[in-house]
Amino acid sequence: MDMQFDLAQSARRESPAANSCPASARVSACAQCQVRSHAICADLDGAELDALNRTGRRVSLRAGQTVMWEGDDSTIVANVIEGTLKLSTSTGDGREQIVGVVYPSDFIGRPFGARTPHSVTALTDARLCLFPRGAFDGFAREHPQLEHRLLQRTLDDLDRTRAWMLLLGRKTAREKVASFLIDMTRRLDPDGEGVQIDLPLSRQQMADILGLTIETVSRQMTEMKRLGIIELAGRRGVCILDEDRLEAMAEAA
Amino acid sequence: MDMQFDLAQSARRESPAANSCPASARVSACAQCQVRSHAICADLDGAELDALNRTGRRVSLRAGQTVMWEGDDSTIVANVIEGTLKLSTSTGDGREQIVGVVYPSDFIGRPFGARTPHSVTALTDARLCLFPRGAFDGFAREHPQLEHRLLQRTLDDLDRTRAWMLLLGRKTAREKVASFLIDMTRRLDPDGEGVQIDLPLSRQQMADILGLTIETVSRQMTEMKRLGIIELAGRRGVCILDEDRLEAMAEAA
DNA sequence: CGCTTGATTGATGCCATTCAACATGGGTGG
DNA sequence: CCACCCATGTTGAATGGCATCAATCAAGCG
Repeated sequence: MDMQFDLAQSARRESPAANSCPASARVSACAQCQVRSHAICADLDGAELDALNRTGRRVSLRAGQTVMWEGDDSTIVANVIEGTLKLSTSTGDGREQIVGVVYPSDFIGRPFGARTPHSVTALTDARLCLFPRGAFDGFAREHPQLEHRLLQRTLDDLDRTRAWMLLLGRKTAREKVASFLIDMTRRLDPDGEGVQIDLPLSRQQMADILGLTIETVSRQMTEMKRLGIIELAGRRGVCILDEDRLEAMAEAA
Repeated sequence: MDMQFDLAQSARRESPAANSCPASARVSACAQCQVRSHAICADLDGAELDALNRTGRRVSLRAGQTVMWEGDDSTIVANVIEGTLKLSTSTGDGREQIVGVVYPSDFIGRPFGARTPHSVTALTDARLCLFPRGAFDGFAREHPQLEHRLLQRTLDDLDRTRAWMLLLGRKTAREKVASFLIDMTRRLDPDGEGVQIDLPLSRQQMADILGLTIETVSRQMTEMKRLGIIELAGRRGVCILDEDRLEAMAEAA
């Protein structure tokens, strides 16, 4: 088990006095925000940002910390400013499935619903822009631009999630690992072949994403290395040597 | 392969003259609508319904007909009025995965996006309330109530889809079939134990939902019958005899 | 009736899991 | 800086669950 803390107790609030800052200072928090242009708040103007900001706060997380738990009351939502987090569910007897991985500018939490449908845990150190759900829901209902952004994001998430179901239900271990590597390198290094990338995930986490065991993931990776398709460097480093063969491997054994 | 037709050619438009009806007649199409109170148009007033209705039309489908194809341009969206349809994707070599099943009052199609992410095929005869995507997108952007409904529906879909990923990635064949039967009976007959229900799906379709083969589904079902947990009647009939044991079977082997 | 389609049952093999031993490497304290 | 340690990852052998291939059965239908 990961070391996991209750957010309210252990998450370090970055600006404890944020709520009492002058409006200009609060707005500037958004003005500096690295992800705002891609996040759901992109279309809001200064006054709106100010109003939304008044209800939220920035929060830092350490790798391994869980922000919300599957089944809990849905009390908070957030934008990811920095870092990578996993969304996961598990069976009664402890088998876990990662149902999503989120990156900076992504939105987490369950607006307009009473229950948190899955746990959210930081894979790396991370920073969030956090809002109480009730306040966010109210604000969103009054700002169609924001709801529209949220809708588009949710529709994209749904498409990606459904595409992943094909992998989980119908692909072999080899196809799964190949698909994962392609997906990952595209996200982390959109234009590099032959360049080494650092996976933000352990073998266990890869296994939980792909619906496999650690050992199977490991075996598939070393087999691909043996075939000269990838190169492995340390625990997290991977280098795609032959993207074409990897792609072929992802779709038809 | 199913018998599949191009919608534009073969779908029977129910009211060919709908677009030229007086407004009152068009509104009454909605006034009579059996699913409106549960569909995304529930919150619209008479004039709004009229405006939306002007862009749409009612369409009937036969079981097996495909309404849209994975990868096609996204040109239409629709409400399901009657019947059951499947959403599916497949690999290059023909393995299929059903990524969703929709019922009356559900919404299908990909608004605000250029591509259809999965095929939509009628499992039973069905009726749709169909809109061109462009017109629908425009109307939705001008009616936040509608977008809000659509957002809630999409959020629910995403939750359900992610829950299904746990089944696909981590459950055994027996757990999968048990989970499916519970899910299905809850939907079709919310309060009946010991009552026979008619599955709207063939074994092949069950297999495509669960990420299994026909034979495995069949074996699991007969094994459950042998254990006295269910009773089988003909091809589609199932009767839950011991809901508690079935539930236990769904979560921990 | 024979034909067709869908479902069940059986026999066999393979792939992924399981259990276990071993390697590696990142971190810590002496 | 090295020795040690623990977590993480790799490798091996054996088992078993699900797929595959194939035959049989059961319905519906001309």
